[in-house]
Amino acid sequence: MNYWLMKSEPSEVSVDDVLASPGQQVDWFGVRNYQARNFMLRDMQVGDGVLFYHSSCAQPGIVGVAVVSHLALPDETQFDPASHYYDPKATREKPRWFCVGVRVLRKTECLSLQALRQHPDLSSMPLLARGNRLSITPVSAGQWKVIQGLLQESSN
DNA sequence: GCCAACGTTGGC
DNA sequence: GCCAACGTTGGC
Repeated sequence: MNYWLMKSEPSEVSVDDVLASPGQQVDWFGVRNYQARNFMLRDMQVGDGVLFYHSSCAQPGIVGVAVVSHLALPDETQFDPASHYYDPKATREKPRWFCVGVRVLRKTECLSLQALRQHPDLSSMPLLARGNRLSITPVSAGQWKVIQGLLQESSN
């Protein structure tokens, strides 16, 4: 069982959007970075824990707890010429991009990037590394535990 | 809107 | 395979 942090721009897909979706589930379309793709394709398993993170917004931070709900499948947007995520080099026979399913279990108070940076036990999170841009990063069991504690505190 | 950091592309 | 140019991410 592994843990992950997944970034989404709330203007595109917010945690509320996912909660309003059938099954509170979303296919994690639009990833166009090989490292993030490979996490989905090779490493993510159904049931893995996911921290749902809002990026490129007024208050970036963790806003929900989720799980991986299905293994990686071809990302349909790569085949759609009308999509922002269209990839002319991808074919149905040889898809390039994949997406796992993510089911939101609960929305939380926003645990801000600033708060995460202030916590000494989280300083080694890839999310917090200088210059990090990866939209999917691994979270250690220890980090997961610390963050669950922080999310619990802020909900009281 | 700025810009640091990083990824990708393509000429050579 | 190098690397300059360019594009993107994402916090501020």
